[in-house]
Amino acid sequence: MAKSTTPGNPAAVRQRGVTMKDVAKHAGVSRTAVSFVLSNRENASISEETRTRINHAVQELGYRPNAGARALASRRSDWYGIVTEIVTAPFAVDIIKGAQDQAWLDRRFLLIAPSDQADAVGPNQGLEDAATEKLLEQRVEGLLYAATFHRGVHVPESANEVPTVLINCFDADGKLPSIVPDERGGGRVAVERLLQAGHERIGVINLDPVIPAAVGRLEGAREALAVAGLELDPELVVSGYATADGGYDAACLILDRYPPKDRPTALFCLNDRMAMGAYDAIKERGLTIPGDIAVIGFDNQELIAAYLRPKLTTVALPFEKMGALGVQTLSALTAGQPIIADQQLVDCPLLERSSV
Amino acid sequence: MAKSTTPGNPAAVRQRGVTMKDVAKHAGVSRTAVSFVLSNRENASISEETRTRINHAVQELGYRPNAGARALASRRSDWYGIVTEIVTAPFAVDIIKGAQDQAWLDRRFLLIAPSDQADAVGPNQGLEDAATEKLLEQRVEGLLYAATFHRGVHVPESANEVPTVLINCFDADGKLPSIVPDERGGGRVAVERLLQAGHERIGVINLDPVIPAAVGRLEGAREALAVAGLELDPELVVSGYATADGGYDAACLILDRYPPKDRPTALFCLNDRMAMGAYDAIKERGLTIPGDIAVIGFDNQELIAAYLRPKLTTVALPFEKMGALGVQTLSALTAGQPIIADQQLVDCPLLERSSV
DNA sequence: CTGGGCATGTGACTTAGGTTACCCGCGTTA
DNA sequence: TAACGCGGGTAACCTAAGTCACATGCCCAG
Repeated sequence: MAKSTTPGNPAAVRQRGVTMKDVAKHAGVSRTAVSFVLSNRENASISEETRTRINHAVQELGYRPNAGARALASRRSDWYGIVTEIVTAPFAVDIIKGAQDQAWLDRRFLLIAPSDQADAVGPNQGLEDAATEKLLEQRVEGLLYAATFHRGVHVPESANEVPTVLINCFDADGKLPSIVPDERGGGRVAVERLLQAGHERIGVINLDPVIPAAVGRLEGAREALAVAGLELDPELVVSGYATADGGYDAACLILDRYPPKDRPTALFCLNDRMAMGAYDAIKERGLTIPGDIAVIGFDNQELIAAYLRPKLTTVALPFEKMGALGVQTLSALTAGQPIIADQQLVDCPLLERSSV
Repeated sequence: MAKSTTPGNPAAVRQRGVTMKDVAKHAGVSRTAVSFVLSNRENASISEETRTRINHAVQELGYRPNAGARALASRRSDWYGIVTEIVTAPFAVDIIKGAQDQAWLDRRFLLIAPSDQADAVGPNQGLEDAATEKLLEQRVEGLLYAATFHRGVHVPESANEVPTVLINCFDADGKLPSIVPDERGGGRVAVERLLQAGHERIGVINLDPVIPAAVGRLEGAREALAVAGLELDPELVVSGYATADGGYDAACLILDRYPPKDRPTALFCLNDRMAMGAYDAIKERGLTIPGDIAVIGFDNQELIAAYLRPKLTTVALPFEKMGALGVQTLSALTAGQPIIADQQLVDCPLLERSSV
């Protein structure tokens, strides 16, 4: 008697791996014919009858193509690799979602490799390199690099071997195409919204002033003010740590610096965490949002923005869209098509809630 | 003249794919020898000199093994697949992190497939099936299913073809091993902490009472009280929507129901979002945290817990650990080892911050 | 001087499937 | 009547590896 590890389990009866050979035998044709039918070759001439016989055999045997073997023989893996620190930082996980959805549409698989470093520059570049190396071993057809916050990065050299696109970051050496948020546009719409609500004296709670996000958003704010014939009062711009505490401290500074009549009537917080702190500072002083002070944030961190009371009006970072666009750009590159621009800006839309 | 797409780029000179054959030729040995050296076979007898010659050739040619071909020939893919809605719900992204880190340690690759459904039960099971199918085509050696919240799920049939482990969920049919948080233990430590701080009259802001999280956490709370000779007052348990607003409403109810002296001195919120709402209700009434009312949460949603003011003491869901344990369990299963238990409970540790 | 053993490798076969060149029989056409 | 085309299909080779049985060559013992 033959041994059976799982008697009575029909899945165990079916051999470990049903191959094309088995299907061919079952259908009484050559393996080549099966291959032609399954890969739906246009110039192959197989009669309708044989075709259905083969398809039946596929069904009956529960044949499942072996993606690895297929990739080997066809020299196309249908895989893209994405290297990201996002796995460690849930903040921008939407990039992955966007990329994966788009990849799924393009019938491609996304291989996600973790990069444990916040910064790809510097001596400890080993980890990205390992991730990139691993991905190339899998013969990915293209590479994506995604960062948790908008900045310049250095990408391992071996990335040059396949088409590569950067998401939410840009190549410090200026060679690779990238997808980044339109920070300036975001800053503009935020301040436009405040102006539209009648606020002319606007305090800004700024991030570290050198990072691209701060530079762009502030520039946008200035543009919006300029259109209204106003200028940004440098005294009303306070930088702080990019945390709730930082926002609290900065808000206190701004709010306490002036007598009530000179006090700004709106705060533009350059991220939602700082807005969270600003809320506390405002409430502590017995002021209401948006009655006494309107607040607008940036980033649209769902957990914060949607749950603050009142809900925070903020500008969203288009992570999902950037992810999708990254894959689209990569598809174009791997297909040999020219890409539109080296750096693509993606809109940061205003999310109207209740704090303005 | 030969055309060159990227003239002057040394990477372009190197042929598209360096294979073992090239390495062998370069080193003046057979392909077999190269294979033996690279796969570090113990029983292979290759002289030290040949070995270094081969390694040199590998370096010089920049040889990179083709993972697909290797998998095909060796019949081992070194891949695990994970099906998860997490890509769409950043909440529990740490499961992926834990799993991926562990997979990396085990020298395995994690293939992440998206499942767009909140619930694997029901007629629309197509998506998980597609994801599972795709993963099996890649010949993953094992499957993981991860859910965003602790619950029972149905897994597609084909998952039975390879070892499978469920993370943060359990098999509604009771056949597959699973890794879930020890909700009861978490509820216990939360209430123990409150008791230790001298609180005896504790309000509970409950979730939907039928979900496993609510059942377990409440049970744990009762246990802790019982040890102290106390009982849970049913009047002090209020269920609400699992949002900040729900928490606010529930907290208002509890706080306003009693005169100040009978009012509970502590609130156990069964998730952090509700705790966020409770904070507002408490502050609105001019009460202080933790002075007048202590608050303890559950879930440790970083963005909330670490940024609330005062920072929220809460019980953490051990996502990362569950992910790692899932992979460990899968490794054991694929190696044919017996597993410890069908359902493994993972501790939910208390995270001491400033709200108690 | 012959055979056994050991150290070093190697040819040939496998894995699962893609691809090309060609075969066979039959009807058309120059 | 030979050549050609065409529908229908197949043998044989290719992809990039792993693996096993066997082939050298050399030393030493019998």
